[in-house]
Amino acid sequence: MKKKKEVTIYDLAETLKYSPSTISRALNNHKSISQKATKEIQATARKMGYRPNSIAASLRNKKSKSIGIMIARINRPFVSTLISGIENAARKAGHNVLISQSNDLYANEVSNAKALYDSRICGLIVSLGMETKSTEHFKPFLEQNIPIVFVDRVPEDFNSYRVIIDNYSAGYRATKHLIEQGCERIAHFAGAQHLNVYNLRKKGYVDALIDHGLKVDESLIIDLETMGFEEGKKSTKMLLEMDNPPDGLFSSNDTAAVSAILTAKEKGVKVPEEFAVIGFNDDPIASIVEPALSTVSHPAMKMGEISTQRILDHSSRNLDANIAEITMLDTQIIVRASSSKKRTIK
Amino acid sequence: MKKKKEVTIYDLAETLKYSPSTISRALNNHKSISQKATKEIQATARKMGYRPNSIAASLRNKKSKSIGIMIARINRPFVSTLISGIENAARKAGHNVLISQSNDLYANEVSNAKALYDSRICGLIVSLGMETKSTEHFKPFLEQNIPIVFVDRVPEDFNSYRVIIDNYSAGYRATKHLIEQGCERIAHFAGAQHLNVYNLRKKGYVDALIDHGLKVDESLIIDLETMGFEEGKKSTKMLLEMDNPPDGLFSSNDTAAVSAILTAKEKGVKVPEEFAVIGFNDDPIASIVEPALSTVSHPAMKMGEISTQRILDHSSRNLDANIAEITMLDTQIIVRASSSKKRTIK
DNA sequence: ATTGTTAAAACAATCGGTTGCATAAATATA
DNA sequence: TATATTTATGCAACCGATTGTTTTAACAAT
Repeated sequence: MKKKKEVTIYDLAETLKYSPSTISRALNNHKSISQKATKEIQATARKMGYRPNSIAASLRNKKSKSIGIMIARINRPFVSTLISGIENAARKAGHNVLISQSNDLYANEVSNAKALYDSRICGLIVSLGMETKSTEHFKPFLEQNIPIVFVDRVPEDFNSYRVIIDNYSAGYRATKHLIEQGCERIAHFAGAQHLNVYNLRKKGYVDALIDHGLKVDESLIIDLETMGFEEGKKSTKMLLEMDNPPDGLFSSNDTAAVSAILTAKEKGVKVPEEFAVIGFNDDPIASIVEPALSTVSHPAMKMGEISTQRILDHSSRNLDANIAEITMLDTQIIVRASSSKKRTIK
Repeated sequence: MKKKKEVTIYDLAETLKYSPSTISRALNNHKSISQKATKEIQATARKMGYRPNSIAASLRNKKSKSIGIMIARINRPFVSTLISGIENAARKAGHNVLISQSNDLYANEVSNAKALYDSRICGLIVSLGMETKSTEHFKPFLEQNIPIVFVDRVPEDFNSYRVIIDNYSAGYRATKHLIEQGCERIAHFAGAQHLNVYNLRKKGYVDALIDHGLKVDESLIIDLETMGFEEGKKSTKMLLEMDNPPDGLFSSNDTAAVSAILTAKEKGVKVPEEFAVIGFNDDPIASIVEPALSTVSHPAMKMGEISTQRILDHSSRNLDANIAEITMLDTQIIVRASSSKKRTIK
């Protein structure tokens, strides 16, 4: 219970007969301190087991070296990989990473924003939750010139950094791929339409159909609420039991796509011959399901790294958080067996 | 670029003609402040947009309300679910969560420990990396009476909180399950043996064989280094090409188990009839592979919540971090098709 | 010897809450 | 009315590092 006393710059000052300010500067390799003193001070600091108190520094600087993250749920492949990328980049730069999850509840998102704000984070990385429609709770950050980077699921009415993929193009290309495989009635599992990622993928899907002379049939477009397994199953059943069932499906995530494959197989519908499927995300389950799921891959890790970089740059270059800078990354259509009607896949 | 000035207790003090100490106490609902004053102060604080500066409080209290996490990699199903549990519980108690990943490198683990220590976290939750054999770097925490909770992958020579599952029993029961299904030559994918989780599962496996009168054949026990997909594939090939191949496999994780199933199928070996497989973790891929993988499930979310609780209790009850308190949780054998030689599964 | 110039280090205020102790005011007791 | 007791508030030090502004010392130039 007796705690070992921490060594502070004052202890060093007393031991070495220097003032605390000299100690502080020496430890930070400030040029106005002589070589000799700097060396001596750093050596003694090491010997005495000095550990800088970053909290004290943060108080004085009015800013901590912590990057906050707000996401809906940590335990999803895309999100945890994103965080992994953020953490790697942040740690390398000597920054901490604070995480908070909203569990897709708007109220949590608001209170988490408050908590992170109060922690004086130096930047915030956000991927919006399902419920989020307002962005009021992010304003205090901008008022303090704390940079916000929205990743993947971004708001449309909020001016700040964005790191995204081209969802429209990805949706277009995924659909086009199915068309090229010979599909003529392609269904679509769309997510909540107030979220950019889902409405853009849908737009891409619609435009691809139109551009290739296919009819857009509203009854084949299903706005799933959660994009979960059970929901996917139910909707797939519904689709396959139609009088004129679809021969292809573009699902806006892999979970629902995989559930569609399994459901189709259960019903004796052949994938991909009678029902070709392509998903989105390239989750681990995509490679495991049989037939393996074609999908669109995100550079999740990279998105995390870039987001972090935006924040670090912002701080070091003293930029204005109110300017918008958008980074759009490439996606890749990954063709596997679930959509390969024509060619055989490696 | 002009930042809005933050409201401090001094601003409130001036506005309300109270001393800063009264303001501070009122905001914390201290009993020695009158009802009237407390109400008035809190109302004005809200009106003026006061936001507490938790860094200042941390400095004074010599402790932040942050819980540190050290794990090898965030983007693994078990780990991200664990973190999710930690975050939920911590947030509910008004604490922040700081994460750090070592990417399974010991050097990173050491430097991350330093960084978290310097952030004055109020507690640390750790799941060890593959490379970690020494625990020196955790000592500074105990010297400051900062509680450490080891989860899942725990060291054997370090006295502190532990939240674990009964790996021995789980390994024993998983193996016993295969035996009950009629397997007589059961192989085992064991992980790095200096880690408790892997060596205990192996012990359970060995003892189950012995207790049921089966021979322990060392050539059927393979210590995989990374327990990854490719490694699992290679080892499965090797096993199935033996003169006297195994008819069952207990893999210490799901990744290698799934890879074994796929490899067996590729080679025309029937699962489970000729080769029954059981894994460990209940990752999402386990339910997707065909035949679906039997496995052992961890209460990952709960482990996170309990770990957090240990830390909160420690702080609030002012306990001694040097005492060991072990929480052992139940695991569950989940029987699916990959091991069901006899009975049919729901 | 005097002044100017530069380098090195010290001084002191500051960041924003927290808390033991002192003091003042209000109420109770004798 | 005087004193004891309780209740409410203020004072001031403190947490540990940072930094603009002196101050001191050393050396060079005149």
